[in-house]
Amino acid sequence: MSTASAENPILQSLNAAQRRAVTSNASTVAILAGPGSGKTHTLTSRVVWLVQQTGYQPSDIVVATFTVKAAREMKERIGKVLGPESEKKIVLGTFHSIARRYLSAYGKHIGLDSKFGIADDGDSRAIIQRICKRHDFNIDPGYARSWISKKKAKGHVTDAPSNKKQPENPSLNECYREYQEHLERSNLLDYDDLLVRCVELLRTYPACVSNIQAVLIDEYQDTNGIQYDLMKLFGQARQRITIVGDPDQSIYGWRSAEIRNLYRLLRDFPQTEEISLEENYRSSRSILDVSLTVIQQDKKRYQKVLLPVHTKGTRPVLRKLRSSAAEGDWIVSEIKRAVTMFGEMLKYEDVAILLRSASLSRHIESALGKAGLAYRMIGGHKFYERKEIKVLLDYLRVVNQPDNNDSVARIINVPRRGIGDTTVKRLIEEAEQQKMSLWSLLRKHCQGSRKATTKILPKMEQKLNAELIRMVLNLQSHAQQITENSHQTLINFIEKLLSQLDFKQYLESEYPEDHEQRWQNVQEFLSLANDFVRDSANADEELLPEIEDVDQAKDDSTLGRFLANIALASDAQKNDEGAEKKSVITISTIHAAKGLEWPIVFIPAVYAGSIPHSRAEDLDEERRLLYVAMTRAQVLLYLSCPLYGSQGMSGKVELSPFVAPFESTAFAKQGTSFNRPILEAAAKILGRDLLSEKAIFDKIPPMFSMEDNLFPIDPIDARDPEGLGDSQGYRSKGSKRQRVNNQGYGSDEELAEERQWKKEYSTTMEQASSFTMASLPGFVSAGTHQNTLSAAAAEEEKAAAAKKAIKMGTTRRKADQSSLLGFVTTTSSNKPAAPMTGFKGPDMSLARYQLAASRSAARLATEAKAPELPKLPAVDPLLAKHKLVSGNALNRPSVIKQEAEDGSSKKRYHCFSSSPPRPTDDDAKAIKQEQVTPTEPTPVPDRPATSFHRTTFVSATARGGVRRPVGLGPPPGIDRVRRPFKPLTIMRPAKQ
DNA sequence: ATCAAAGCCCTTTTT
DNA sequence: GGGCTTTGAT
Repeated sequence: MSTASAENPILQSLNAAQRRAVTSNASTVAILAGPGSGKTHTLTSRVVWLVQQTGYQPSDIVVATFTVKAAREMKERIGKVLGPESEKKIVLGTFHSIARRYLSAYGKHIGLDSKFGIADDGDSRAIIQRICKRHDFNIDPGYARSWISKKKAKGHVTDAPSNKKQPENPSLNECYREYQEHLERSNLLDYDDLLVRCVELLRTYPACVSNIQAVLIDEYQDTNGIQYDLMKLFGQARQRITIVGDPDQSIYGWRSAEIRNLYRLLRDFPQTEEISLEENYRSSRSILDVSLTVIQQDKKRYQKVLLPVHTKGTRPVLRKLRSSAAEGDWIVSEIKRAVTMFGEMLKYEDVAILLRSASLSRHIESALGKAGLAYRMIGGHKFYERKEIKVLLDYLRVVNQPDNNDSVARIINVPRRGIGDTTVKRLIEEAEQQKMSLWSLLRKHCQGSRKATTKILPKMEQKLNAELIRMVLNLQSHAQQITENSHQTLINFIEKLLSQLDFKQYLESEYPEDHEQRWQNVQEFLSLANDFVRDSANADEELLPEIEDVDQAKDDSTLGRFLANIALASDAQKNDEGAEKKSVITISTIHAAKGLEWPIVFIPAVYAGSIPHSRAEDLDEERRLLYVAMTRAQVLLYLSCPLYGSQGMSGKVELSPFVAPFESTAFAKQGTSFNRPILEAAAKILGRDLLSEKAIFDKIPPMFSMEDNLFPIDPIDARDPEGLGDSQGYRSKGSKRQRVNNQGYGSDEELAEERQWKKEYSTTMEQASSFTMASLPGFVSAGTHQNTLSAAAAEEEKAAAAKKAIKMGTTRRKADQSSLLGFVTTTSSNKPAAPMTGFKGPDMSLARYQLAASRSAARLATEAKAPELPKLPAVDPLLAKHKLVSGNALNRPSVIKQEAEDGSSKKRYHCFSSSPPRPTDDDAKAIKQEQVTPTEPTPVPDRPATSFHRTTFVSATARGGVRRPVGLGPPPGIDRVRRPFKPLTIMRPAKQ
């Protein structure tokens, strides 16, 4: 076996530690792995290994992940190696979706109606709110909700001597009870219930998991108590469990994730083999170093080794801007600068902007909108939460489950039927008082069999209700005919709903402003439904394996599964196969970015109150959050911070305490100069090809500012020390630029676009790109030069000491030492971790570069006469003309790279990368289209659903870039109470 | 008394 | 966008 395994192609893409993890024969394996160490790759490979080498049936393996995205990705990766048949059979998904599958198949064993629906957040909140109001409980409904959730998520914790403390408001318990009762009456499970009930199922009826050979858990540090129980129960037959996690990336404590679960695992399974993955293949060394200095401020964390395999790269930047608006503009300018200066090596899709909270996106979105750059938003407001979509969903839910009071309540008056809020509220109260559903109350009332005590104005209402009721009944009978074998019916069904509601017209009258956009969203919804039908038809992923003597229910309706799928998918995900990939910038919350990577990462709003968030309870978790965000970056990392709130917000913004101590030592004050060595280093890290200097240079537009010099480095200036002056102060007004001929940009069309782009450029960056020395290509202002030089000198000085300090900051131990105890260092090295060493100053190639640049500038200057151009939406000519040099879109580090050259098969294991998809061939058209008309409709049937947020995008541009002048300035007070730390010292329990 | 629209506040993170 | 209150219309 060992010889066979040595040749196994799976293993070739693994380093020693990863290989040990993949091939371990131990029944319980705990893999501890820092960011970028190939966690998911390792877990995926282990699944493959278990199937191919150990001979487990795919259907006997359970893989649980934390997010939908991670599940999807892992599925894809496994499918690539094992083939679609096995991919389908493996029970793989988020904890919640797996639990849902088991409950719908076996729920009857615990007395659960298998047609249960899922109560989403809004439902839960509405129910609890009503309960609180009804009883005049003196509780904040939000608090009650999270209290209940926490209670459920805890699971069967046996370690704590759980003293029956009841210091809480007793009404909480009452609220809990009633809430639960209500859910039950409506046959709903909330998110936590899915897990709770599944635990109950697996406990009372272990037979349904008697086939399970192996259980694998991703992102283990984010599991909570109930998920731990679930994990054990899934594995109860053979107790073969593999977990992968990183305590430093635990960012879901607020959702009751317990780092302690790691400890629990070791206690419950003393034979666990521990393996740590220590090489980081993702990021440049300086990014890693800075990230470590941040995370090492937490003296109580598990210390662990993280070895960079890449070169130093460029120093991360911490940039201060005057306002958040300036911050957005600066980000745009840096994105353009990087994309341009890297030639064609980096594209917009290589850029991510990561935010602590989704609401911070406003300024970013408007800056991008102003610049005409397309983006997509992950996290934050969701597609399914848009009003027009939510209404449709509620209709579907009512058809599927008429007893869902909340859904009924939301649709009663939605095409206006003259029934106001107060009436609806009364009706729902009456129904709940009578312990009957709102729906049956309405039906009875309309049939006249039982008069509602709430008065409903006789004529209008009764008639309209009959209309509503008849429609729903009609749809219900239609819904029953929806089956798997006829693809179209779900679509037809929704279309029928749309026409019966006269939905298009409804939107037109209700939203005269943006009904087109909303109708567009409806079309997208249809296309999502289409995707769902297609996917579930050819991959019956829902089906659990048949187990002898165990029967499962299969009466799951298509509609029901569709709705469940939506409830469990945090957002509409694009599901395009082979469709043109779009080169767009990604904006994401940090939480949603976990597990992903991008060559360029921006982290705006790094101020106290944003991160750490002013309402955060656990400061360490906030720090870990920043760490997670920083470690997403591969080559360029930018943090930034606005110094003033945009609306006379009192006071200055404080830089986040997580970075303030190293502000000057660890970070560069402004974006790097992209000289040749820097570009080459980046190319090496990414494993991509770099254009020649000349090729890059030839494409740099005239007047392009090659340095990060369009915004003051220190935005506090003497004239306006408070920064309260004009919000546009960073721009010089009305400086007219001279224009330059467009040389060689092909067709007229492209020419036009090029102009637009140029024009746009001048709006964003007018200040310094007017004719000043500083901005002329080829000239470096004295100040800049001075900065570079002195920085370089300082670096040099520090370098030696830094090196040493880094060495000491990490625990010394052999790379393949496996004990978890290795993570517990005895002490915290008291000195703030090592200062970073950045790139060493200017060198010959920079000089050459600059010489070339200045020559060209001179040439251009003589040609410069063209008049100012009209203002139009922008497109980047580089992108429009884009051609990828080679097909090398794979960007795994060189370590893994060699063996894939066998060329025989397209299955290259090293493409197990979590970076966003990247077009592999020239796709200029698609890109262009995306840039120019991001909102352009495409015919429904073919168009893959995307999560591109059209509405947001459009509103950002349509109103001249600013949606609302809301400042993202600092929230008022930052009064955080330090919560007691979790006992982080991990000690292996003494073996009995 | 009820409904509807308009103006005001606030907005952590996600299954 | 949602929740809240105020104001005007029915």
